[in-house]
Amino acid sequence: MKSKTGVTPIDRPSLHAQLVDRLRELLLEDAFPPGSKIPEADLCQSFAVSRTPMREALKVLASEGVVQLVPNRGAWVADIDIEELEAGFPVLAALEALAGKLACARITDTEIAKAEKHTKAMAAFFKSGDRRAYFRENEAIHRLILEAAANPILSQQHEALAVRLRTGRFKANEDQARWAQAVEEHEAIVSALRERNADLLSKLLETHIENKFQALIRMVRQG
Amino acid sequence: MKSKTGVTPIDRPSLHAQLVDRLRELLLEDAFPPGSKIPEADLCQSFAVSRTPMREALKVLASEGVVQLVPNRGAWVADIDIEELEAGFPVLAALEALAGKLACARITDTEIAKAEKHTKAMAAFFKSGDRRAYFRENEAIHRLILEAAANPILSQQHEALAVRLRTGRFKANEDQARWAQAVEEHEAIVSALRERNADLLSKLLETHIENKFQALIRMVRQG
DNA sequence: TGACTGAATTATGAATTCATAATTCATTAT
DNA sequence: ATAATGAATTATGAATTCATAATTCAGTCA
Repeated sequence: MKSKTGVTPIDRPSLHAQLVDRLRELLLEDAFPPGSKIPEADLCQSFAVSRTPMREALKVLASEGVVQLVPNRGAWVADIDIEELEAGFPVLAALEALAGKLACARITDTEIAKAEKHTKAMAAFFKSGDRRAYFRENEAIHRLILEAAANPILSQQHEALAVRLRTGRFKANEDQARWAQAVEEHEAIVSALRERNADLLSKLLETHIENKFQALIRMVRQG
Repeated sequence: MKSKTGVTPIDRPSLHAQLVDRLRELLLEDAFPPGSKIPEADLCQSFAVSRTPMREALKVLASEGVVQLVPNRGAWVADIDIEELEAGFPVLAALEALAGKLACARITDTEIAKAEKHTKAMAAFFKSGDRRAYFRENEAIHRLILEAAANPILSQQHEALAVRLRTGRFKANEDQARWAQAVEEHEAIVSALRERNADLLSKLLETHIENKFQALIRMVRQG
């Protein structure tokens, strides 16, 4: 805390910044199906803003790869195909592996304890079959590792890519076998974290992502 | 070629897309020093556009991290500090390592021949002391590996990060010892590429980037 | 002389307007 | 009935306008 009073500046985000966040969430929730047109005018109405900030926001999202802008024909929800998944997952795996390596060097005992708590919760939600809750814990643990890595640029790149790959379509649909495997993998991950074994954790995270990708491909191929 | 006639659509990029590219180049060339204010009005004049596309472009560049937008106070050239370099380089190294691994699996003999040509040219420019020409060959070889990896998402993430880290300030300033070392490293890199030794190439690229970073830090610390 | 106040100026964020491009739809000709 | 044409409608890209926030600067007072 810098100032003596502890008073922080009033947060005054610009419209376009807020729109970027809200739109990204909307798109991740599949409010508009991938490949469909984004109804700019309707959105302006819904958010009660004019076209200027909305279009600024769409351009930022386009640079992130979440939407696609076709000149003179508007904005479309970027459609992820298998090729894009195939390209994206190795990159995601490399970033997570790096996060694991860095995290080992800096993670505190408190954070490790938290990771263990999340892992236990995951196992519990797996047993009770609560996919949504499991998914939340899963995200929490990966976020924890990213945060422990304490590398803002890594976090940012990871976030950008994860957002791009994680459309609702591919969200929480793993078959039972894969789900069980994922739980096991997480046990191993948290154990490597506890031992602060950077090389092992790095490797585990990489194969974890790789396996998730393989499972996803199977799902997509089957429909 | 899809159509029988071979006629391709007329390229009609929007103003903001062109501005993004031109501004990024300007900023990389240190047309405005890091940390300085970006004179929006002047730029509009220079490019003969109105504020709307210019501001759209600045917002895209802000999401890339090249400029910083302060609400109600305009756009500033993002200043890279040592912490950011420290955070960015491991990520860059991981991405290059992945690129090397993927490239080994797909690179053609023709591409390898090109890589060898670039490496020879680099050595020659090193001997003649032509830093600028050396730098170009260096970029060409790294680009070649990225392209051989044939992973558009990897290319995109790499590009975004490289742009962010490579301000003119840190551009072509290596001391003689580091320069000689870099030339050697490149010989090893192209040799691993020739043998399509994925693990070795991956490792070599990682340490190559790591060494470059160390040299940079030394330069910055000295001034 | 130097620090404070507040008016004038300038810059910024956002809405609106305008020109042009794309799309839709009715009309016509086959 | 169907395809082609062109007018009407709608959407998009970009410029302009407008309200508000920030900055500058002259004037005032200690």
